[in-house]
Amino acid sequence: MDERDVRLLKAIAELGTGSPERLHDETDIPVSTIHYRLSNLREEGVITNDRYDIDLEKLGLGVTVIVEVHADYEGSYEEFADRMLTVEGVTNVFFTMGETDFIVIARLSDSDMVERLIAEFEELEGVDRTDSTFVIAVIEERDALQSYELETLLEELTDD
Amino acid sequence: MDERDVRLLKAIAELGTGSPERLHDETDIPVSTIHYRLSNLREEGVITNDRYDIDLEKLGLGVTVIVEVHADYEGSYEEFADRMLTVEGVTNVFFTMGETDFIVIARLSDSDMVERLIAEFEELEGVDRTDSTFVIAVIEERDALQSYELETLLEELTDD
DNA sequence: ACTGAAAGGGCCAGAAC
DNA sequence: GTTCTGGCCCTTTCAGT
Repeated sequence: MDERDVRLLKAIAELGTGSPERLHDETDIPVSTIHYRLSNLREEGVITNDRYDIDLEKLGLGVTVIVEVHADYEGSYEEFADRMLTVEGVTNVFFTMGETDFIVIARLSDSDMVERLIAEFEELEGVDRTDSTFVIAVIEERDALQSYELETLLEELTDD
Repeated sequence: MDERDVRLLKAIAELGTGSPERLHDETDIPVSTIHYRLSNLREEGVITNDRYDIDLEKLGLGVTVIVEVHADYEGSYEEFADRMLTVEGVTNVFFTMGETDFIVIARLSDSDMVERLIAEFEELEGVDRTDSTFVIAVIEERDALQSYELETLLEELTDD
């Protein structure tokens, strides 16, 4: 995993495409080299399928933390949530009913980054209290559509 | 959204590819029709990019629930987690430190399905207690790579 | 390991049903 | 709305660096 690999994977995430040509426009890496690199990343198992899903463990972002955020903020919850999104590593932000106000999921590289993340959260304006849960093992992460039987999907989603 | 659309989207999720030819093998829908359908789904905003990411709201799975599962099970946590994965709608299962044993995220179509989901969980062998949190708004769901600046990624992931 | 150039194949418009 | 077909362009390959 060197600079070019990282630039490529980042470009794929940002552009939402794996098209060698478009990636070339973004990164200035020659098209055939892009193909060569992606092919290697596939063999290493970093890229897992044609949709360019990433194995975060192999990439080096295998640490997952779930943070409950209790907040008391001015303005809308969207504005406040946007501020939380500036914290690097945060992938999901849910605005929830019940005791907690937000539930946040973050992907990090190591324990040092966990500390950094919590510190950044505590410093955010409007954050009252955070309650962090360390994830020992990510059992599964799959698409919503994968989690259903075809029959159930047909019942629930089709409007005849 | 009719049966063919659902079959297509399901096939994309299962195969991990958007290749019209492979989708034809799986669904028996003619290649050109697949192209026609996918093109429409893109315009409707159901498919959001070249990587076939799905807008769950537009698809009809816009309800998100987070379930904390307290468990007392025989055997390994993997075995127990696999049983939870049989519940339709469950997309993420995290095995966690601290008070709760598992944190589960599920995507559902409506409130009726939330009831059904909770009921199914309570009936699972080894489940002690569940604590469900209803998500009012999903603020953001993004790739881990998107959540980082390129510079940070280069620092954290490259092994020179 | 990287690249440029050539070739093969899937993708996409258009017309027809 | 669906299907078929041909031309085109992107992807992929591979030999050479």
